[in-house]
Amino acid sequence: MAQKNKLQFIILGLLNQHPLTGYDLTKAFDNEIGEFWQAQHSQIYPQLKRLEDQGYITHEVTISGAKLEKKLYHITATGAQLLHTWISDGTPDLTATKDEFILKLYFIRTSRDPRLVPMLHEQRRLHTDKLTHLQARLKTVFPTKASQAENYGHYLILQHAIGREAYYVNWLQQTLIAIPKAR
Amino acid sequence: MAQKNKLQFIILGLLNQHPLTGYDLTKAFDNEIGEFWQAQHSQIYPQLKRLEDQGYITHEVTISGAKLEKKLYHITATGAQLLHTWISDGTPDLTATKDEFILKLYFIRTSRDPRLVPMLHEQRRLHTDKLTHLQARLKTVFPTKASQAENYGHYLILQHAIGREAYYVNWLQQTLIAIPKAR
DNA sequence: TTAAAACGTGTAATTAATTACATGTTTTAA
DNA sequence: TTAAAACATGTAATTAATTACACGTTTTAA
Repeated sequence: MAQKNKLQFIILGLLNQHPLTGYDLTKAFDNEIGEFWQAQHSQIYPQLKRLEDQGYITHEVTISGAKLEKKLYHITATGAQLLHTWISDGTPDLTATKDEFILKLYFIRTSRDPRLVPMLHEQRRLHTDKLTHLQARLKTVFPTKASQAENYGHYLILQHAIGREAYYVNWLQQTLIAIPKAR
Repeated sequence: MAQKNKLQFIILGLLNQHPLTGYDLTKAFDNEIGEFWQAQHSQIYPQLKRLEDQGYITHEVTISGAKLEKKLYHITATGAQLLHTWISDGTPDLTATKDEFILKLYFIRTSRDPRLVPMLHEQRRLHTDKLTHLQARLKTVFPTKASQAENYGHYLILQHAIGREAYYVNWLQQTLIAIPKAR
């Protein structure tokens, strides 16, 4: 496989909660799932067709207003089965994080390179902003213990993302401190 | 752009240090650069051709043994310029880490899901192994202060990766502790 | 001496993902 | 009442990336 087509499982996972239209799925990527995965509608509609061809989902057409057709997709029993299998199966491939900043850093040879400190400052700003954003999300999305228990996996990954960003900011900070002053 | 074609910059960055053949570049991805970026030779050879067409690199043919031709690529002045520009330019897009385990976790709704604890254990094992591997690399690749200063960027990213994995393992550990026992 | 491993360079097929193109309906707020 | 925003669904073109196909040379170790 060229990749692993995770989009199909995301779609199954979302449809496993509620029936949704292609448009609804697209919006899900603008909202919470978009925090850690991206997909465009031009990828979603063909994937829905493939999943339906394979029998993992079905759709019913509903009319909105006078004539606007909506296709409401439902997961099938075999679809739910496939989803369960995917989650249950091992996940042995640790994602190689293709971080462009890290890549650039690789080509910085000395601590006196004048590009280094500005780069670190920019990343510190960006990751601090991201951290602030994630902390705000945690407060709005999971304000109570009950809400955390209700959607435990999502709660865990938000927590994880916050910890990751906090580490990143801290590392940038420590690295900036460690760099010897220009001579 | 569909992506950002970072491979071209990696090639330029490596050629900026020494002239290399396509085969050498391929091997670089099996070695140290492969720790955080992947590319196959089937991607590298066409990219070399494109970079040469654009005037960023040139090659000279050398004969190895009786008749085996090697193309040794060199970076040009405009290529070095392009590399410098890429590094100097801002890196505002924080990589969305597409971590399959995190994605699966999103679809785990409750802390009583029987799949949760095994998943966390597997990830703890994998990330512990990765951490151990990275720590060993740090010791072999950068045994002395001098070696760290010589390739400062690379040293920083190895350090960063170790901290990241240490955080990941710690988070998995804390999460396993926090999960209520089955009833 | 000979076979395997490593060296060395390519192309083809397939899949994934992004951007752009394309079209029409319904709702909402000025 | 009307224009903009949101709803709704697709296809086409392009680029990136992986796997597979393809071929030949040189070195090394049994």
